[in-house]
Amino acid sequence: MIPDRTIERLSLYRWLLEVRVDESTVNLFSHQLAAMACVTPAQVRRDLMAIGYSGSPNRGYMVKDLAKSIAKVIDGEEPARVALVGMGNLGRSIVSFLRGRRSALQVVATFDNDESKAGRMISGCRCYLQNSIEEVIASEKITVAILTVPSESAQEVADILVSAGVRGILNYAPVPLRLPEWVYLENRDVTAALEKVAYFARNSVKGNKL
Amino acid sequence: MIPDRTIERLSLYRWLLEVRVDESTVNLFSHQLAAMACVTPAQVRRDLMAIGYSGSPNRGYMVKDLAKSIAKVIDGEEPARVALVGMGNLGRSIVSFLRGRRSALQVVATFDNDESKAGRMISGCRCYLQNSIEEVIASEKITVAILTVPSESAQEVADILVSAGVRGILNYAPVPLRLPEWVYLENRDVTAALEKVAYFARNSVKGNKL
DNA sequence: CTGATGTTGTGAAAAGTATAACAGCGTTAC
DNA sequence: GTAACGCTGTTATACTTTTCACAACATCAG
Repeated sequence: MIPDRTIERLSLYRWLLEVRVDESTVNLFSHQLAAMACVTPAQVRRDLMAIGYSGSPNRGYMVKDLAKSIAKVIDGEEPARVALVGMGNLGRSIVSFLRGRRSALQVVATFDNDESKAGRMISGCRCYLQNSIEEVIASEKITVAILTVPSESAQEVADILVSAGVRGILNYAPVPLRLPEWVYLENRDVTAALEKVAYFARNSVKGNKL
Repeated sequence: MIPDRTIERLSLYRWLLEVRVDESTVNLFSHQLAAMACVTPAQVRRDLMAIGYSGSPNRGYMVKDLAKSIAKVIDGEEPARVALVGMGNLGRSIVSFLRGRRSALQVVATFDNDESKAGRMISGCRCYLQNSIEEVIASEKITVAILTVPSESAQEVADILVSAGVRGILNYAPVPLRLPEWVYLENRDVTAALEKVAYFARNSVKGNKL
């Protein structure tokens, strides 16, 4: 079982390999990748060990090959089918951002309570009425959901999503959801994040020169 | 020095105390708070130990008092002055979400490259042209910034922010920023988060019944 | 008063995570 | 050929974070 943090870094490594590495570079060393990702070389080597990828001494890692190996682990066999509930400003910006960004992450349905949105294509994705969640999730075989609804309805919607078959939720509502332990939950509460940043901006040890 | 994770939980505890605890409840036990926050009671007690708060045996914690103690640590002496750069869909939704949510987090300026936005009030906050970042950050004594600009300009904007005095950045651009170590950075890359959720939704050990 | 109950605070153990250290091995220089 | 170099893979070490376990204590019943 690959730990949480390692997956995050692998995702970053892949991004770096795809976007930040020059097309002409065919191989690179752990210390180079480490520098780009702002981690130690040992960390990189250990992370790659976790996915069973091996480089060669004095050659390092084959860029394309490594990217492919990471993709195999992170993306799995087939694309993840994703739904987003709550097409407010935030929801729309996420959908349009995600659009065509990564083929392994397919946003195949969105939901909203607003009848004027339902039935239309918004940000390039079909928008359904929120009361059809259960049905659509099941028929579209959706396993991952993004929650951008108001806090009041977050728990309720989450329950429906889970009972319809969703196994992972990315929650933007500032509410701690209560879910079965076999559903993976990632919270993205803005207030909490900002409070944390503000706290450490104030209390960083090094730069206490203010 | 209070660790990262503890700050996150403290933030959550306060929220729970303010929003989820009945007005009539004057004291509560670690196991109650733990249940609401989905952590162990021991974790709660240790977290509170970190901020030097003490309850009493057989009474637990005084709700109001505890909330105040947490606030003292997280919010600090005076409100954090925050700026947001990049008033696209995402930026606007964050600003309006944050508006009046927490008095210790004051979004006092926003920035955008679009001349039609500059000078106006958007989502209840003054929007400046992006080329005046340095000046405004300094004059408004802003120490925390939220970055919702396109990836291409993220690093450049971050550099300006830091040189103008920003000490903490909440970065929504899907780019790993290179910053001085005394600047606290929190990344909120949607793609990375969703990849992680999709991975664990697929590979959760318990619910492997598919 | 005394004993039973149920809580906190905290030292100690455990689990989880990151770093260091080094053997082994291609590659290169000579 | 062979010695030197610099990298990887992996084991060992250090560090961080969480959980366990229990003494100390307040309350209440009798």
